[in-house]
Amino acid sequence: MTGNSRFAVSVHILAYLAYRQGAAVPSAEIASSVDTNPVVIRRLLSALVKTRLVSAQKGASGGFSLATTAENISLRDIYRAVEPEPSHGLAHFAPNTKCPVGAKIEAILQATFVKAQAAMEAELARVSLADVHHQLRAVCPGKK
Amino acid sequence: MTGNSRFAVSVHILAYLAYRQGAAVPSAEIASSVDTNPVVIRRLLSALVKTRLVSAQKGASGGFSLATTAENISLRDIYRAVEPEPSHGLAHFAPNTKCPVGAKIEAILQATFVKAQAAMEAELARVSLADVHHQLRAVCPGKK
DNA sequence: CCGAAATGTAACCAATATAGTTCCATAAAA
DNA sequence: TTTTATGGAACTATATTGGTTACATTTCGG
Repeated sequence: MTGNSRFAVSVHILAYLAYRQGAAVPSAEIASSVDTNPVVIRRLLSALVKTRLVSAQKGASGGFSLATTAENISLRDIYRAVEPEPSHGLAHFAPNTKCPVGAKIEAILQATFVKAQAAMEAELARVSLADVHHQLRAVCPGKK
Repeated sequence: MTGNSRFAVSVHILAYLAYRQGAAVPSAEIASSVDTNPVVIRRLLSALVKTRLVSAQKGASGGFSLATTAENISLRDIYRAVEPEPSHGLAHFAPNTKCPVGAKIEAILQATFVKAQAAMEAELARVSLADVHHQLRAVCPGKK
């Protein structure tokens, strides 16, 4: 169970909401598509609602729907909504500051990691949920 | 203890070897700089030796040293040597293939993740161990 | 040639994260 | 008022990571 699948599942969730065209979709239906437990879905949706990518409607005939158009949502938005702050492996990294190398390596690494992370996120920013949606439609065009 | 620090520690290890200028450095000395157990260091060095970034010498007065110049080692080389194959969170991701969305989302995500990963590694490729070494020397120039 | 010092691994433990699950309070539509 | 849904707490199982001990093997140095 290594590496988290939060981001992958979250993209799946939003792609599903786009596919359902604004209907109020209950978490159980999404969970069926993702093949997991509705609570897992709601946990992720909680973060997506907080960042205003999704709106939630409680009560009977309630559910979730996109809060904006698929064009306005990038994969980077989704990534940032559901991924914890990247530690770059520095969380567990506490070198001996009495050693000249240990004293300064952390700051040097930090700067490099931030740049590498930014490059990755820039690539995610280039892909919108609409792009994902279009690729889905290209594969199964007959669906509602 | 989340997120692994293998990469950060490995860069530290190689920076330390560069700092020690070709001497045979025992794992215990490196462990002192990183402030961890020598076995942890040897585990990482095992991968670095296998990828020919480092050479090992057994026996008394043995130790580890760079197998090539610091200019010839990029942070991406180190990253690839010690990080497992990136799963992009797809390891745990097995959607319902009977759903039109679930059936195709995985392939779409995979392509995007590969591009994002490549962008990150390209950034790492731009930094050499020599760059790290020079930054260290700039901070503490008087050291051996 | 013998002992000290080192690598190379296996085995195990503790801490942590993730995903899955059960349960229940709350809210809202029908 | 009943049904259906979100929201969230609490618990469990599993995997990974880093740390640790232990030990076999190798090799230098006296």
